[in-house]
Formats: sequence, structure tokens, C-alpha cells
Amino acid sequence: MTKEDKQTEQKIFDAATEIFEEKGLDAARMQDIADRAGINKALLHYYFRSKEKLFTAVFDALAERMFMKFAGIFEEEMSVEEKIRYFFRKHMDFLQKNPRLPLFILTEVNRNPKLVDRLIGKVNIIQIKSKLSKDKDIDIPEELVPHLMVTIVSMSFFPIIAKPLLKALLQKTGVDYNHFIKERIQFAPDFVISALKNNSSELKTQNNE
Amino acid sequence: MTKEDKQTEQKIFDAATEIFEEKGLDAARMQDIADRAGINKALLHYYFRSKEKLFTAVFDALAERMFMKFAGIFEEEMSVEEKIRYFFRKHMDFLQKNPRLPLFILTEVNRNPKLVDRLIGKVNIIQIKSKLSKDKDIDIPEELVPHLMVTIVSMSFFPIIAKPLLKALLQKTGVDYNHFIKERIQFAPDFVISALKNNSSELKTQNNE
DNA sequence: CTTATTTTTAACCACATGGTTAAACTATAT
DNA sequence: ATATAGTTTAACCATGTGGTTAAAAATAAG
Repeated sequence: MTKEDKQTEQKIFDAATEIFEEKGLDAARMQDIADRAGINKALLHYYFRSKEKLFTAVFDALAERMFMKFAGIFEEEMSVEEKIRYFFRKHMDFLQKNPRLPLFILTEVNRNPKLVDRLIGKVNIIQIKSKLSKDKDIDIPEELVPHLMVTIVSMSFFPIIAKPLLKALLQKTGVDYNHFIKERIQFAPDFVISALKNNSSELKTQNNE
Repeated sequence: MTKEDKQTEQKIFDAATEIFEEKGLDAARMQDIADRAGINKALLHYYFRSKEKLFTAVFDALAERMFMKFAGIFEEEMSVEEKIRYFFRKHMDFLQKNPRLPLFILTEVNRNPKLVDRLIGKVNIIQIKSKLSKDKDIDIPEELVPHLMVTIVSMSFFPIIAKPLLKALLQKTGVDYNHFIKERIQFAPDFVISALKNNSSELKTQNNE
């Protein structure tokens, strides 16, 4: 026992975070969490009364990590172009360090829709939306902003979420996955800005029929 | 018992497909599958020897459904622009009818990387890649094709995968989710083509530092 | 009808699961 | 030192788990 030993509760919480992130609520075993934390199983119930309570605590912390970090980006004093480049850089960098996080959140939210409420309260999209559609260089129609945002987030999230599959497919064409991700931090904003700059006015949202 | 009763094996397989797709391998219970199939639990083991075997059979069928259906699209005799529009229409339409499929496959592949081998064999990316970079109207540099493909797939998959979250966020801005998806089938190809047409040559993949 | 063969069932098994309990250990204050 | 409160442990419990077995029911073959 060294002096800088983490407090028991924190050790449990960290172990639970790892296990839940890896396996999800259903597949995670209390025994595994106890083992990884290096303590007795009964201690889990001493600090967090039930598996559900422990999970909720972990989920909230991970959700915070995932959303709060980027909520502020679009409020900065930058042009749209700068914002987009800045977002991809920060977001993809973060995802590379937390590759299991997005799939974990998406899976758990699908399993239990009530978790959505714990997430969306933390994001002020309306503010982000209005900030994005006011730019001197690039004019983005208001009703197009949701599609733009979803596109940006898609391009950032997906290659991380689909890593095992994408890695195998890229290998077939002789491309290294990590190199691909590095490239993407530059490609993605270039691509989005290219689409916006030239004829964003031609991009419609009406379905024609 | 009506005459058109499905054979027992098929009933089991269908029930297993539903349960596995909903809950994943770990959380799926053999009893639940038996109940949904309307038969005894022992019958599951009579037709498919173990949970693992049953799962593998289901997974293979779902993987087939997910990948084979679209492998041929890029081999058709169409311009790149037509191919892109055609893909988004078919792919997103398919995903709307099978909304749980992508997250199921991604989750299971993450849980057990060996499953990747069961998937990638079915797709000939190299062929798709070469087909995409030869077009008279739009010139796409060879090394850019993977990024283009990942972008297209991202834009199609993500809004379906993130449905519960996206639905809640859109609601805050007064947009209906289903309407958003309909719009997206038009927006997505417009966006991609807009980015490509104007300055695809300026899109680089080199990282500058 | 009688005999094999294939399907289906109820009862069972060993083991893992989340959770509990009561006792032991530790630290702190009096 | 000793009572008090907080922390940790081993042993235990009810229930659920994937899987087995042996016998019954249905079907096909002679």
C-alpha cells in the first residue's frame, strides 16, 4: 500500500468505467469490476448500492466527457471555416484517445431511451445553430444547419466507431488505419468547406415529388 | 396451427435474429428466444447446438443482408454522380427498414474482432475503388477515394445509428426526425457532389507539418 | 398395425449472477 | 484504553444462466 493509493471509491469508479465502456451494462460483471479495482465484491455495494446506480454514475461522467467538451467550440470568435477546422482537430483527437466512448453511448442509449434525457440537457443546440448561420464569408441557410452539423459529426465519429471494420478494409488497399485518421483531420474540413463555399445556395432540403 | 406455419428451425432463426439484433449476444437470453419462437428452450439446442452457434448463424445472415446488397452498386454503368445519388437512396432506404442492424454489427465486431473476417471477405473494395476514380465529369484522385467512400457511408449510417439522440436534439429545434431523414436522402448526395465538382483537385490528403 | 426415426417436451444440473449479512478490521475521538 | 463510526471481508442466498437427459409424442417406413 503506497501513500498515493487512490481512494477506494475512486478505484471502483475507474474500474467500473473501464468495464462498462468495454462491455456495456448487460455484459459487465460486478465481479470483473471488483477484480479490476482490486477489492471485494461487497465493497461495490457498499459505495454504490446497486449495479444500476454504479452504471448511472459512470454513464453520467462519460456523457459529460463526450458532450460538454465540444459544446463551447461553436461559440468561439472564429469564422465558420475556422470553427469547422478547429472542431475536427479537437474532436477527432479526443475520439482517438477515447475510441470506445461513442459506441458505448450510442448502444446504451438505444438499449434504454431514458438515458437520452441525461444527455441532451447538456447541449444548447439552438444557440449553436444560430451561431453557425451567421458568417460573412459563407452563407448557410438556416434550415440547412442541422444537416451540416450532422454531416460534420458523422464524418468525425464514424471512422472511429467502425475502426475494426475500416482497418481491415483499408488494409486490403494497402492503407494504414492510423495514417488514414491523420489524413482525415485535414481532409474532412477541406471537404465540408469545399461543399459549402462553392454552391451552398444550390443545396436544397426540399424533397422533389 | 395453420398450414402455412413456418418450420420450427425457421421460427427459431427468426426469433433469434430479432432478439440478438435488439440486445446483442451477451444480453440475449436463450429463454427469450424460445419464448418468442413459441417453443421449448431445449429445441434451440436441438436445432442449433449452442448459443454461440445460433448467434454465428444469425450474424452471418445479417452481415450478408448488410453488405452484399450494396457491393454491386458501384459496378453499375452510371456516372459517379448517378452512383452517389443511387447509393444514398438505396442505402438509407434500407437502413430505415433495418435501423438496428448497423449498431448491432458494429457492437459485435468490437466485442469480438474475429467477426471481421466473416464480413470483409464479402466486399471487393479494390474493384469499387478503381471504378470510382475513373469518371469523365468528375476527376477523383486515387488516394482520395477511401476518404470519399468513408464520407459517403458515414453520412448515410450515422443519422440512423444515432436516431434516439438525434431525434431528441432535432425536436429542440422544431424539426421532425423522419422529415430530416427524407431531406437527407437529397441533401447528402448534393453535398458530396458539390464538394467534388468544384475543387476536388484542391482536396489534399497530405498532412502539413 | 408395427417398427424406426425425427421432433418436442418437462425436469433437471452445475455454475454464475447481483445482492445480503454479520462479523472483523481500522481509524478517530474521548 | 475504549467506545464509536467508518471500512473491508468471507460466507452465504435466491434466482437466472446455458446446457443436458430421458422419455413422450408425432411422423415416416416396413
